[in-house]
Amino acid sequence: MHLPLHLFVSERLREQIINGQLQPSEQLPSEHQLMAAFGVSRITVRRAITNLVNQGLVVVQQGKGAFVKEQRKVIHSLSNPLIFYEEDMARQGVTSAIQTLVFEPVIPPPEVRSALNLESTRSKVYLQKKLLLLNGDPVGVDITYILPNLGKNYAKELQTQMTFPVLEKNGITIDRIEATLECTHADHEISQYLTVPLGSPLLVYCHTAYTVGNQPILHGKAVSRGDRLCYSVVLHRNSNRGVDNHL
Amino acid sequence: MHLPLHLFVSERLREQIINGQLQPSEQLPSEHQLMAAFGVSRITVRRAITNLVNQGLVVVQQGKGAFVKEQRKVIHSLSNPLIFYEEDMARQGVTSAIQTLVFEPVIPPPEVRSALNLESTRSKVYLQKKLLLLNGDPVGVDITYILPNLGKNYAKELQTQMTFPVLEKNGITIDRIEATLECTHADHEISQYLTVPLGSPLLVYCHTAYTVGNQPILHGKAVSRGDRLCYSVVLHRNSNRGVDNHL
DNA sequence: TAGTGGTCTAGACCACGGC
DNA sequence: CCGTGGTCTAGACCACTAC
Repeated sequence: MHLPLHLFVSERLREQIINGQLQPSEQLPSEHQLMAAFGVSRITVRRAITNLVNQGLVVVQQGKGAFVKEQRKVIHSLSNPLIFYEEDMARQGVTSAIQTLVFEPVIPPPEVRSALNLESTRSKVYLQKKLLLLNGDPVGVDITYILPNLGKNYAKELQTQMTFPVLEKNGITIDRIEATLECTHADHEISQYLTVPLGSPLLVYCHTAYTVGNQPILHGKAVSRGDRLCYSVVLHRNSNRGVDNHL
Repeated sequence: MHLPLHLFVSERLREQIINGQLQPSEQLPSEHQLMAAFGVSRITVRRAITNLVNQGLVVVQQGKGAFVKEQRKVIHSLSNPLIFYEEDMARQGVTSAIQTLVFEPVIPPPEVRSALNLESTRSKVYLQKKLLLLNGDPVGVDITYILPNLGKNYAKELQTQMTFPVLEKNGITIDRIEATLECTHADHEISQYLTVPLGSPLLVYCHTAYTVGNQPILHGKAVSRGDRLCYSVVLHRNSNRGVDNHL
């Protein structure tokens, strides 16, 4: 079984990256050099580099070269999303910031309306789109729909701070969060936002938060760079048992 | 700002897929037809198709053509991983099965040793590698390390059934699971196992299970096709509070 | 046998980064 | 200015699927 040439080349380079012959942030040989080294055409070299980019091992910068990618992820704990977010990030040596792109009342799409238990198709909620920055880089986009009275009352704080701490500080207790975690590919639009190649893996965290009265108060979706973020969670036997029936 | 031709072509096709002009599992025009339709070279057409494949919108089959991809994910609930797995799948209209590839005692790598609180560098644990099949398709690979006495006692059951139900049935109670969820790219090896293109997004679920005595009994990593699986979880305020200090 | 996609080539021109 | 990667072309040959 013969490997295609482009795979042969990319696997060879991959080995060198994995075993440390090529260090993180080190520059790969130029396309011209690789053509000579492997005796293949430029298209084949470029295909090999693309393979490595698709595997998240290499980043290329026009005019500069191709470089071995640094691999370091920030852990976002789902078990204490309420208050300690900034502290969590600081502990990991990362400065976090949010940048609000949109904050306005809107008529929500149907799936949001049902998640929030809204009866009327005309009731508005606050829509907030924000960019999550870690060490200054955009690593995620968050789209949250929040009940109108909350959005109005805490508008100022919500636009500059993380959502849960703001609610918490104002005495609004979140009792339960139902969430899903999945991954997708970056489309052209989001690949621009997050400065990643088209098709890069993204983590999608979709959540609905409830107060003690089982009243949903917000529903949101966070889309983050899969190469920069990771979620952690602690699951308990007792606490999870009773809830399954609601699903 | 002019889009590159390949992006122009792939975005045009993308619109047709999103708005339903091209239905799921429908065949795209052939490369030859697209060359004529857009007046571009074959390489550019192929680059456009690659863009769509990278975005998970299209699959290609040599000798047959390119087809709009079906999008349906199975939800794996983390809040009841203990007993109801098969039932969960059945409820979603999916038949699930596991296929054990490896089941043998080994000396675990250091990170597993520390996760399982093993003192000696010589103590062995059972290593199980298994393939997760949904409707017959391989969608995930699971690698689990389990304490030796458990592996030995329940060897037969463990090789044909899901891990947690087996332990549960034998009176071993899991009190707590610490887990992380992240995503990666398929490398060449795993892209063969899961029949996905190189670089496809994969979900990685990494977990350590503890009994009531705070004793870790198994540590595992499940790598699954991001286009076929999704995790759900319910987070509770009270139950999560006390645990944060352990992290 | 005809049609599809998969690999590979040589070569032209453009765009960006840095000297 | 040069070296880097980015886009695009025309064309050859191979491999798989179907009839």
